[in-house]
Amino acid sequence: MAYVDSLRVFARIIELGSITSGGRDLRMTPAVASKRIKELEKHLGVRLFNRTTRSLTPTGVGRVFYKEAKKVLASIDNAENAISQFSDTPRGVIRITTPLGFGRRVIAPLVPSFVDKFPGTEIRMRLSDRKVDILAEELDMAFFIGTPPDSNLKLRKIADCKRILCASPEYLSRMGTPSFPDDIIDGLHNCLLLRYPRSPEYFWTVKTNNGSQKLNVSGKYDADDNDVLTKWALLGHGIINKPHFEMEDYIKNGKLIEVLPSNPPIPSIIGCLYPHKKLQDPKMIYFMDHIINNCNPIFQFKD
Amino acid sequence: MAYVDSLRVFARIIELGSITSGGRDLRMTPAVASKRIKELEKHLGVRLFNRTTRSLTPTGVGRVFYKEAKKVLASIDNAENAISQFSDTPRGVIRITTPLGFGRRVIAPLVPSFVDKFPGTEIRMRLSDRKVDILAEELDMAFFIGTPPDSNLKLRKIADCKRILCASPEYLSRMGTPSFPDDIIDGLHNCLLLRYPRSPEYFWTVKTNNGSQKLNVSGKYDADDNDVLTKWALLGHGIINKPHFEMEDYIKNGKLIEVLPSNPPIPSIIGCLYPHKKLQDPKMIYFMDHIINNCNPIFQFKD
DNA sequence: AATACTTTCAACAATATGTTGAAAATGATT
DNA sequence: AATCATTTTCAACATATTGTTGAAAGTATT
Repeated sequence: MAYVDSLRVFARIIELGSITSGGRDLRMTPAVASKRIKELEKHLGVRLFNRTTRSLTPTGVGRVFYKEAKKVLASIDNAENAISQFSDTPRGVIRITTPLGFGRRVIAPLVPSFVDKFPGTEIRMRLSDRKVDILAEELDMAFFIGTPPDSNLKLRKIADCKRILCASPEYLSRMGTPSFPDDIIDGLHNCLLLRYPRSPEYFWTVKTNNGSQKLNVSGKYDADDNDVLTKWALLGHGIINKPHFEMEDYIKNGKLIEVLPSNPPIPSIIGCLYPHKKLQDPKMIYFMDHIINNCNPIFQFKD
Repeated sequence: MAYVDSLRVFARIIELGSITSGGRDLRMTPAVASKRIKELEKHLGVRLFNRTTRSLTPTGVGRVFYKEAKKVLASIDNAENAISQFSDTPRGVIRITTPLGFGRRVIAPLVPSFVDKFPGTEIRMRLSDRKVDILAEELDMAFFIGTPPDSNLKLRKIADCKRILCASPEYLSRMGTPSFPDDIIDGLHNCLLLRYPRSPEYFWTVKTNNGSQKLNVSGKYDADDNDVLTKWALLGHGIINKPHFEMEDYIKNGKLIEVLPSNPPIPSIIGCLYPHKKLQDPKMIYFMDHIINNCNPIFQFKD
């Protein structure tokens, strides 16, 4: 019996609330997922779900078994991870999360070559500009751009990331081109900010002749998706503060113009966070190495 | 993939030291056990054993994975036990150990009817007169006759067990029939004792007019198997101190004669030991109930 | 060198698993 | 109330996996 598989679907079904979607998440047809649950129920001799065709709720036993099943699955993961530390080649699935722009432009292009190089591996990417809790979401590593959040995770720095303030020519001619940092604070310009629940208070820090200066910027709208901000900027709605490598093309073809070129934002750090205990797992190291060794041509700016 | 099965054989193979015996222990042919290990190794991408046809030693990884595999298996047991507490009918395998005579005469006859009554169950009996560590050997319950060993196990008393001293007529006519308790101490008679490594110092306690008396008995040979003792007694080699129900037939047909009938040994307790945490598991309660409710006709003496 | 035992293999048989399309059920919508 | 869109489940079939058997190969022990 594919007992472990059954436990996996079972857990997923509880988490996603339906047999169909739980099954889909593990790439099995509803029929199979359904059969798996029936097998499990038969094996255990109890009913795990109360189900109608339109609703599915776990029974009391189901809820208890879910907790236990998660422990079983965790201990299996554990066992297999213990193994992969012995093997010198990386193996297993790597679940990563990255910011949208960075993920799309830097990580995603490097994924296929990694999996090709190490056939025992699989990558699951989750792209999001929101802060994700990699422990709660059972991820292996989180890439980030910005200031490293302090947490009990291990950090590996990948590169410094030059940032740039920019806006569309149309916006600048309409609203005026700022000459000094102070020209964009206190709502004088519409600064497009990334914001999500519990995002830190926002200010931009720019270089000046005598060090750096914190700018209290604000804008009339925000979003939790960097691509939305970029679109807004391109449409002439405001100023954005973005990694240089993402804006490069727009600057070159004149869609966007650098703002305050003598006062660029201080660079942020591109890095990767992961739980301590995964440090010995070769897949982790190999994947980070792969990213670090191959992302330079994409940044090509190394200041 | 029968992943869990693979883990089980793997663990058993490590414990028993060979693929053949590990497989046999789980009722699979050597060919299957071998295939299972190969699957596991392929799945994990590491070699678990160094093997020649005549010797099998786990690799370093193998030893590590063994520890992890045991944890996985334990968590599976845990999960399933959590379930069986919800089910009102007993389910699962019950691993018991009993003394030889008691097991053969009392427990064994009641096993088939139990399994018939509760089709979800299986019984694994281990018969031995030696002291067994039920936690180390991963057993569910241990029946015993005698004084309850003090341990951190829970005890359920099943019955008092009348004991009897007896010897063959031939022995008694040759060596003389003792009239008083003092006649059998200090090596005056060959008392056949059950002894095994770390068995307690031995004495027999008999009833007297004014309470009880400890008798310092000894014999020229002993064994760790009660049936051997019985055979010796039948062949006229000495006096034994045994549960009444086991000797009944021999007394009736004259093969053995009760010794010191007015000073019988104090009764010992028949009971059952089990780990606390298994208390809620219905299979445990049901099995003990079944034994207790059905063993009386076998004892039929209830004094 | 012969023996006895263990592991492994190949070929086959028996089981189990996954797929597909359709049916049944139900909550939402008209 | 009737229809609709979903979801679960079923039956029949194709596919894959697992178990069996008997034989072969290898190796400590005698």
